[in-house]
Amino acid sequence: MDVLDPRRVLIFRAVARAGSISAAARDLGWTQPAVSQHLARLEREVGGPLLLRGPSGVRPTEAGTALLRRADVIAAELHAAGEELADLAQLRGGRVRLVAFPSAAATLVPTALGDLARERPGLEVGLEEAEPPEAMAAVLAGDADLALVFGYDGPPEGRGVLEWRPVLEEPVHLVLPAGDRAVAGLAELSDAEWIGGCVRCRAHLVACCEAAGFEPAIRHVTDDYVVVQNLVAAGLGVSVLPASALEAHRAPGVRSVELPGLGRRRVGLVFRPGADGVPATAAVAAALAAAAR
Amino acid sequence: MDVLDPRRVLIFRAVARAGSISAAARDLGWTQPAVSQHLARLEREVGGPLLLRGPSGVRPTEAGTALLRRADVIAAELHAAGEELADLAQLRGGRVRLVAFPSAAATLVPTALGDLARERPGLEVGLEEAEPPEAMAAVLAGDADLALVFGYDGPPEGRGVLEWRPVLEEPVHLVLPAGDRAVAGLAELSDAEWIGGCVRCRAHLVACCEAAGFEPAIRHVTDDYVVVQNLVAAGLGVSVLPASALEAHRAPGVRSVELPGLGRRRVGLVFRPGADGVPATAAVAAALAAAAR
DNA sequence: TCCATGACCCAAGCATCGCTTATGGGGCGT
DNA sequence: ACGCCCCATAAGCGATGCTTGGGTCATGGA
Repeated sequence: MDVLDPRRVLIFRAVARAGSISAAARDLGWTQPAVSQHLARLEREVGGPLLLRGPSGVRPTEAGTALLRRADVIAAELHAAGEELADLAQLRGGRVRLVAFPSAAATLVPTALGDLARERPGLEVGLEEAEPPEAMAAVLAGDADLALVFGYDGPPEGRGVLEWRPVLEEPVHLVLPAGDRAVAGLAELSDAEWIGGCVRCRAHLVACCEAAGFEPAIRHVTDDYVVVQNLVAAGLGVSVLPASALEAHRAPGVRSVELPGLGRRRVGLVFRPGADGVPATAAVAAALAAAAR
Repeated sequence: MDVLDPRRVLIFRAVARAGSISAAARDLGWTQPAVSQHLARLEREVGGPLLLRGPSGVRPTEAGTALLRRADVIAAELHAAGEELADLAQLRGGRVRLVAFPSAAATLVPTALGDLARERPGLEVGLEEAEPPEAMAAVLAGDADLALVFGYDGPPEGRGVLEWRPVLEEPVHLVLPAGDRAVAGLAELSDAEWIGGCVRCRAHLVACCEAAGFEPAIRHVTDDYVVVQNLVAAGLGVSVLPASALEAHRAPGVRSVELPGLGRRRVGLVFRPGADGVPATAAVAAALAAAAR
């Protein structure tokens, strides 16, 4: 005997509880011989009878009562698992670990999670802030389920295998003090002093300026878009910010202008392949996509 | 979805524990697609992925870890059930409730149970004394597994369905004071005073005497064969006793003679149909049969 | 760069498992 | 004595489920 077939154990339980093979067969929607055969086979594997057949039903032997106790546990556990999984599938429960870059965490994420909390009270979403590379690493390592990241030219190239789902694409604006003269092209600012953002943002700024024929003089560096705007308003330099950062906060004393030469920023989600099949993760992704438009 | 198929749950567990579908397939002695198909079907029933497939194996989702916990309980319970039933099948455990009539309980049963306790230390046998009708009723009611009973002409007729297994057949002896004259037939004792045993024994005595042409005068009644012999030795009457009662105890001052007219007593076991398939019960039955010869 | 390896999935074939139908025995009630 | 309700067995056939033989993708070494 290899090991007990759990299906037969449950069939045995149905018989023991129903009190007769025929009654169990009716309960199971089968015919009587089907149940009888399963039982006979189980008893052969076990090495002795589990039920004594009487004229009016069956009565468990000592082995039968022992097995019945175990079978009850198994059935209960199986039922509980079904409930638990149904809860997860129907979004009555579940936990999603979301990582997002700071400006998204300030704008897009709160509205999305607000909607979600209202519609799916059982769903827990844990938010952590991180820049795209760290965010993707967290997903890859299994420390997060979903990462909201951005890239300036196409999706951010990730080591390893992660799926990408675009959420939002936006222009990058030039940010100037409110009183400055009109600017038509990036080249006009070759002598300006610049305020740089995060590492990748600075790299993009440098690339755009080089395409326009100069190397920008970066004096100040901050990845906080409120600080950027305040520095610009104070006349300490010019900068670039994606449209959503300007929507989230607009300091008095700054002016923004969309320049094609600054390219566009693509925001999207990355996750482990197949994770979009997980209901909870899919729901969070959908809520973020909905909040983006 | 009806309910989770426990087999698939265990297959899922094998995969989660092995860390990859292929490894689980090797463990199970199957090919990889077989396991893959089971898993896919389980996930379809569950309504979402349980494992995220990566390039080097799988990693459980939230639903997967939830199911894994349940699956571990199920597997443990199944394994424990297997052990438990194997113990019962191989007589390392088990309990048998035996009912026996008094004179057997005094002779045959102790030797049988002694042998059994030596050979099968795990086997517990509970003994209770009862006259055949009560003993059979106990078996029928499920209060006992095995009854050692006797009948004077064939097996005792039992209401209900019980199986009969003969154990021993013995002559019934006439019991006389040691000094009495020789007796060749029952009819010579038509004027004697009689000592009667249990209800059924008295009925048998009366039937035998009637066949010999007289009705016995029963003066004393006891179902204790030691008391019977002492009364006979004291000259207070004559009696009949089965051979085994005389083997168990022989009072000085009594003489016994085998008379064909007294018939024979049949000792045997009764049990619920199929109960002889239960290893523990069969072992007790076998030990009793062995002790009888 | 290219191949070898190991993971997984998909499609198709076929054997086996397992359910059904059909039949028969046995006990119990009317 | 008949009918009903237990159960077991045998035979047949359909569906489940395992295998074989493809193919994709990512990783690691030559």
